[in-house]
This record gives sequence, structure tokens and C-alpha cells, in this order.
Amino acid sequence: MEVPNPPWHREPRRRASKPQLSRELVVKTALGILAADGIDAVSMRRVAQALDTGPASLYAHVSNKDELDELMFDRILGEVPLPQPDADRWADQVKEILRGQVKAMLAYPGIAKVAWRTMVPVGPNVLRHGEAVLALLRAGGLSLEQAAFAGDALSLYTKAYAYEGSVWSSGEVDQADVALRGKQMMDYMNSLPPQAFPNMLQLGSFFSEETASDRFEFALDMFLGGLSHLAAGN
Amino acid sequence: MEVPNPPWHREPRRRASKPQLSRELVVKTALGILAADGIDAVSMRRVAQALDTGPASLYAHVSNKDELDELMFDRILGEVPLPQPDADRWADQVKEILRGQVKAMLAYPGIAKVAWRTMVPVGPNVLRHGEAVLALLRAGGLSLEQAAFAGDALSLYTKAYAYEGSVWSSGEVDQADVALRGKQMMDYMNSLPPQAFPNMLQLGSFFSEETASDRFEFALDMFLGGLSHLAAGN
DNA sequence: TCTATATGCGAACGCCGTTCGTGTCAAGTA
DNA sequence: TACTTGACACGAACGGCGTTCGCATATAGA
Repeated sequence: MEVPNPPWHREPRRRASKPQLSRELVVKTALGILAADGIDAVSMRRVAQALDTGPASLYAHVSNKDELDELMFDRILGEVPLPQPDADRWADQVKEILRGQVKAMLAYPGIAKVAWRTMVPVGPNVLRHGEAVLALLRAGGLSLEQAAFAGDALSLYTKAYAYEGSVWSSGEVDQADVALRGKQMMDYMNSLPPQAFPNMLQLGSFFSEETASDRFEFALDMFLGGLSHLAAGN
Repeated sequence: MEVPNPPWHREPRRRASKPQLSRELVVKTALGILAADGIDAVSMRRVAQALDTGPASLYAHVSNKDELDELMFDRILGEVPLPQPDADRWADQVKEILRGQVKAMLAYPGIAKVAWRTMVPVGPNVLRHGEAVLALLRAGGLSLEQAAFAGDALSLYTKAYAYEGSVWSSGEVDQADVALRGKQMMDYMNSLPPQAFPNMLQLGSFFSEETASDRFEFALDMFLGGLSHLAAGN
């Protein structure tokens, strides 16, 4: 129970328990909220509140909410270990890196949404990951252009998959609602001329949380399979 | 110049120029704003304003902003023609459909962002597209599960690509800013131990609006290449 | 000790989606 | 024709958001 101070009370110069703000501290606090309550809970107000100050104070250390988002994302990628490159296992190692990225993004629900609008990679960890993937693709025999395009597609798909997964698992959409939607879809399709959607009707069982990682692996395998074929033809 | 009516003036029963609201009209109006000013301009207030009413009135015809988003998206997909299926050209036809989807999404800047959180496809046109792609994949020799996974990955990637493209081209991020960011990235990389990022440093020229569709085609070719290989092995 | 500069941050602006309660109109009833 | 009733439209307000402005305070310098 917070009780307001009597009017004659003066605060000490700086509350001992309140460390100096810094960019570092702002980002760390934001990450705490992100991990606990998801990206939508990370607002300037909420971060400021957690630091026992007002939103305006954050702008001294972070120029933007967008910048804060990027800083959080880069830090999260920093937690993902990169394997020692081994040219013979290039495809496996690419998969390993992307799996790590997904895992990290899922641990911070909704961060993928942010990754998303960060068009130009600037953070040091984003660069490290980009370079690692590119180097592996080149080691696999791809040209620079091919590696660039492939890296782009892989990162795009990985972010997309991670975002889908985090929306699904975090509270952003509740299971009951999704189930209802699925049922409505089935009902709708069944109400139409029989067999208007022969394939769609059989799909229900393939999409659930259990199959999520299978879908990811499948997509990677297909894409990397295509790449190997291309590299072999070079 | 709008002059307020004198207090004794009564409006006629219903302004002749103001047609009855309807779900149809709401969606159509929203699409107009979307096409003109992008998804972020489509707010309940803005749509209501365009219909010369208050935001509360829209809720009689649309239960949600989310529902409005879904309705817009489904309608946009409705504009994309589906080819007459030809089993021999299944891969080409899949590409054709996805290209159509991208084109439609780019015409309505930012709509891909919406497509994005629509986890369960319910709209009739979304279903039609899903069925068409699935049918082609099955015609290509894939099992139901393989087709399901492949369709999922393709749609995920297509939305991701379209979203990236629309952010790039619509005013959501201006070119000067992107260029600045790119330059900062280069400077940063050059400031590090030489050749810490040998591949990333050479990347600049591959990412621009001109290469966008090349990147899309490349990704599709790789993925479909992997699929064909899989189908051949079946 | 007094002044000048720098910093912290409360309050406010203009957006957003959504809800509630009221005022208005049209159809039904006497 | 006059009144009642039910449904609908929608203005205003709520609680959120990112961001800015300018004042009050605290620190450093004279």
C-alpha cells in the first residue's frame, strides 16, 4: 500500500534505491517486461513506471520507441550462440542458427513483430548473424548474389514463422477463439456444394502447436534442398 | 466553409446524399482509404469521418476493427484471378497465384500486416486461394501433409515478402532514412577490424526496389525446386 | 553564497479502439 | 389521428498510446 509523503517531507537528493538511468538500464527493464508480458506490454509508459519515473525521462537515453525495439531485438539475438563454421555441414549449420533465432524470439513473445519492420540491419548482433549465415551459404558454393538472396529469404521466413508462433502461444489470441474460428470455417465449408474444398477440409489435423516445429523444419529442408541443387549445378 | 445551422433548423429525416450504412459500404470506404493512404490511415474514426458519421456507428455493421481488417483482406484477395488448373504446370501455376497475391497486396499498402495476424483463414476468398494452391501441390505429387506444410510456408513467405515490400514503397519509412541507415551500417562495419564482415560489406547493391521481384522469384524457385525433388522421390 | 547551466520529468497534445447512454425516428397499437 | 414502444444512430467519454514542451530542481562554477 503506497502512502503519499506528507507535504513537508522532502525527498533526498537522489533516492538511494533508484540507480541512475542509462540506455543499458532502460533496455534491460524493457526486456524484463517483454519476457514477462509480451511486446504489447512494452510501452514507454510501462517501462518508465517500472523505473519509477515518467515516460519523458526515457527519451534522454533512447531516441524513440523504434530504437528501443531495435535495441531489444539485437540484445536478444546476442543470446543466440553461433556455431564454429564447418564448410562440410553448411546446411545443417544454417538450420542450427535459424533454430536458435526462433527459440530466442519465442522466449520474448512478440519480438518478432519488431524484427519485422527493422528493414536495415544495424545492430552488432544482427550483423554477426547475417554474416554467419552468408558465410555458410558461400561455403556451400553459392555466388554472392545467390547467398544474398537466400539469406534474405531465410531471415524473412524465420521471422514470419517466429511471429506466427509467438502470436499463437502468447496470450495475444486465446485458444478458445482460435478453436471457434476453426469450427466456423469447417461449418462454412461443409455448407457449400459438397467437395468445393476437398483439400482444405482435411487440413485441420495438420495445424497445431505440436506440428509447428515440423512445419519449420519442412520449410527449411525444402528451401535448402533447392539451394543445394543450385550449388551443385554451379 | 461550414456554417452551423441556426438552432430552429431541423435536419430532414435522413440526408438524401447520405446513403444507409451497411457492412458493404463500410468495407468499401475502408478500402478506399487503404488504397489511398495505407493501412495506418484506416482507423475507425477515419472511416466514420469519410461516411460523415461517428466511430460508434460502424460497430453496428462490423463487430471489430479486426473484423474490418479481415473483410478488407478477403475482398482484396477476391480481385486476384485463379488460373484454370493444369497439373502439368503445377509449379508455374502456384507461382502465378502467389505473384497475384503479392501484386494485390502491394496495391493496398500495408494490408499484408493484417493478413499476418489472421491466423485462421475464414473468408471465402482466402479459402478459395488456399484450396487452389493445395490442389496444385497435390497435383504435383505431394502427400496431403506435405502439401499442407508447403502451402503454409508459401503463404507465410508471400505475406512476409509483401509486407516488406509495402513498408518499403509506401511512405511508412522514407527512402532518405533507409539510405542513412545503410550508410551508418557501412561505416560501422568499416570501423571494425578489417574484414570482420567480409560478406555483409558487399551486400549493398543487392537490396533495392529493383531487385525485389528477383528476390521473390529466387525464393519461390528454391522452395519449389525442393518440393519437386521431394515429389519425384515419392 | 549566489548565479548559471544542465537535467529530470509532470502535464498535456493528438491519436487510437471501444463502450455507454441518450436522443431520435419508424412502426405498431389504441 | 395520437400515443407508445422498440430499435437504431451516434456524441461523448474512457483509458490507452508515442511524443513534446517547458518549468522546477539540482549541480557546478564564480
